[in-house]
Amino acid sequence: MNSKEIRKAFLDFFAGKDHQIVSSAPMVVKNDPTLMFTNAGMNQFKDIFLGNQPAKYVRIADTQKCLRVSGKHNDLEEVGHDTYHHTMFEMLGNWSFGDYFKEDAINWAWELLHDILKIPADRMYASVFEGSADDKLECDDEAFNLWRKFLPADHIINGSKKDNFWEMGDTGPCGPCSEIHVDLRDDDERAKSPGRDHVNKDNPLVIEIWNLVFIQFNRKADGKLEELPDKHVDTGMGFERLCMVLQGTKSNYDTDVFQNTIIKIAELCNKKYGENQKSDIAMRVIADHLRAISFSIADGQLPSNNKAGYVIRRILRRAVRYGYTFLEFKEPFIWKLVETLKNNMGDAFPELISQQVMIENVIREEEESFLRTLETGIRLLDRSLPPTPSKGGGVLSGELAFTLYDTFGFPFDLTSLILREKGMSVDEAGFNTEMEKQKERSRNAAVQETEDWVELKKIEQVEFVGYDQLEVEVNITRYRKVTQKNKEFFHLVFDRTPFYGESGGQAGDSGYLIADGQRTKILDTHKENNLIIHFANKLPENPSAKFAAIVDAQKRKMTMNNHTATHLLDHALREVLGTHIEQKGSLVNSEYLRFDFSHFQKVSREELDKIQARVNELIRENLVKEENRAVSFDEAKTMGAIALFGEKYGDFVRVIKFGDSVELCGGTHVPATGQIGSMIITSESAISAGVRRIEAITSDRAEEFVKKHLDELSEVKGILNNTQNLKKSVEDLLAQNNRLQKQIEEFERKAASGIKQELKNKIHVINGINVIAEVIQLDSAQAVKDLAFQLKGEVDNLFLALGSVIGGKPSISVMIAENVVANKGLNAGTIVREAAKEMQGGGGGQAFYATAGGKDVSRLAAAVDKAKSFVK
RNA sequence: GGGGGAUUAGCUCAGUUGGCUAGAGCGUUUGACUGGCAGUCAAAAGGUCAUCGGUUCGAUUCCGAUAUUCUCCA
Repeated sequence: MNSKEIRKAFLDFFAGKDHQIVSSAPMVVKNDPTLMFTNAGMNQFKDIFLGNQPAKYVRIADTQKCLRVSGKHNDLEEVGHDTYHHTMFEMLGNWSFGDYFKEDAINWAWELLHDILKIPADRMYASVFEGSADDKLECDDEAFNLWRKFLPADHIINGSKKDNFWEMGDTGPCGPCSEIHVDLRDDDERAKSPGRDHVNKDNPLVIEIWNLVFIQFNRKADGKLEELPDKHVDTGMGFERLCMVLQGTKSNYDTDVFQNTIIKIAELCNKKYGENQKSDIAMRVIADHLRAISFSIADGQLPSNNKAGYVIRRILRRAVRYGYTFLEFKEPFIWKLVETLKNNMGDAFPELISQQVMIENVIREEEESFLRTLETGIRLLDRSLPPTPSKGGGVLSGELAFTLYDTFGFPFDLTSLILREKGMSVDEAGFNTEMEKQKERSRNAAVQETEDWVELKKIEQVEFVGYDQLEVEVNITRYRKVTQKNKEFFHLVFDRTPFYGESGGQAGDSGYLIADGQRTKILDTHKENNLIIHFANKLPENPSAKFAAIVDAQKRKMTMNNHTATHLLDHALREVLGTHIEQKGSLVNSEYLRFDFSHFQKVSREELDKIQARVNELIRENLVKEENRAVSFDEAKTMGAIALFGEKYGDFVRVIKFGDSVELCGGTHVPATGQIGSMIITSESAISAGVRRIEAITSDRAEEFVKKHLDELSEVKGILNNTQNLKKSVEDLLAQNNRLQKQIEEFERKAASGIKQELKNKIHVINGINVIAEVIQLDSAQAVKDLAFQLKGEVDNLFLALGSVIGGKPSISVMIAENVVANKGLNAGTIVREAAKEMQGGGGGQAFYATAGGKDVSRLAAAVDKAKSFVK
């Protein structure tokens, strides 16, 4: 079976067991502060497990794109070195939400693996939870007995809490789990030792392929377990591993999931896979990382310098690094592999097809930029090494290696590789110490203590009423205290709320609660999964009271103006630039709006003018908002809606329509576009390959902006006696200024040359040195300098000391011909410093030319005399 | 969110106890050589040293803030 058939077999099997097949959620997670990427199949159902949202179907199955870069078994730096770890992988899963439990889950797992996919029973092992004294839990006999129907007792293994008790986090839903392992070793190996001795022992050929989790408890912050009213099943089977088992290979990378890419890489670097351990690792790293990067970019997550974008950048750079070091790629190459990946996986994930060009461009740009970083790093490293390494090899300090890494992004392993080539080494322990310090700093800064929710009132789901109302009566349903950096504040959740929680690029609302005359300020509102969380710096005296919740209406109104303007801008962009425009990000708050979109060149001034004019036209048309809060996804598409990217959609979506602009959007909008007043584009810039950013302001801000500029203009006009043609007046003025400037220079030049002649006449010779020491009338440091250098060129054996008053302050310059410096041991720097003391100043410079300033103008002549006195 | 850097000519970058007439390479322009292309040589233009404030006789250089950007950690 090829991988496409395997995927299909899984989904078809569970569809046959009354499961609803749903599509994979985006790999990049929004609205969950604890998670940047989907790292398990259950992520998109988290709200159901947490009880924040009812389940739409009680049985679901899917394949989910996941990304893991850290965790107990998963360190990014290990990926590629073995044959079965990945950054991005597919997780096949089936779920029961309060429906079937252990029995069906185990029976079906067996049916699929053994009866349908024909994995031999003698190669399979199951593990069950052995119990835990800490948590007062017994062994999971139920699971054991279910497995006994299919497997002999010596193929069932008791697993510890570490392996067989699954927890979502420190707190939350959890329960025992049962893993299915497959022994893929050759028969002679299997004869030597039974497979059960290798389960969970990191043997690459005895692997876990499916984990069946039975969620039956909730872990509280104090560590205690509480039985859940509804029990759930959550399973996850590694797709790539399943392919390896069914295709009879010894490595995930030998399956058709990866081989096409690896063949392409081998072709590009002109090496064969399977001939050299180091280049094999590099090829695996690249084949793996290519998937992670491409899927992230397709999901709209571009590489950047923090958060999720930074993780993507790091993965990409790791791939480049391996290619650079072990496959001798010195030019961008990863982008060329996207085509192969698309051919391989585009069927199951069509976003790879529609986004191919985008993905290629972004990857190429990133590769180029990282190769530049490497070049800079190599230069810096070269410079910090001694020119000839001492015999027996020098050692580069860990601090220096860390600076290269931390500040300049130069990978540590490259540092040590380059040093090895030079017969040197690097202090790795020192490097690690520095790294620990850095981590410590970050941890301390990020530490946040979150207490348990205090639940006041049980509700099924929070109701958001802020589309229609800005003031409403609410109850607090739960609250918790959060402490960060010695500052404490509270998270409040209401039964219903007029406050918009930050999401979809729109900033959260602020405002206040009021009860019994007591006000509680709401500083900000965030959306966490399906909860709308209000941030307050104190808890109301009586949290159980009925509150009036009041949104800051002015701020909200400005935000709405900007949000609707964003839709109009999106629409205008498509009209003016073409329908290839796709949203890549958006920020809307009460101050301004920011819109990132795909477009492959700079938007010209003329195009911007057109776009802005079009938006303002739409504003003046006073288009009335047409809002539909429950449209099926398909219906919305036929309406021509633009799907805002990265949102997590239910089966029903909200559609916002202004004239021909139709978008899926959860944000708040003006009743009619006229309210926006006007929009002004304030900037257009590039944020990444193929992505441009437009920033704009609307309504009051736009008006202020125009007023400020008009005021400025009229002020300038006023200064120019209210000229009729401002542009010409300024041009004339500049031209005149230019002319005068030149005249002054000419004049100064003449004056200086006059002074120069005079000075030449005043030369007196002391011991063969031509000495000039005078106070002159020049008031520019530059002019004095020029004069001094000219005289040096024209008079041999010169000793020059010039006093002048510059900007009201006395200044002295000393110039000594180089040969005089050498022969007489004179130093202009020391002379000038001594001389400046006469006028309460100081100075310095080089041996042949130095300057000094002072405070006491009346002592200028004395200072010049002092300087002269050094000539003997 | 926290730490460390960077910002100097159109581009890539040098520039240390604070005073070096602020430089290099590439690019641009001009001239010479050649039958033309290309090239070689010569010369020139091009700088608010990111912005604002402070210390100082004097700041590209030191200090602080801001902006932009890179990088590492969370």
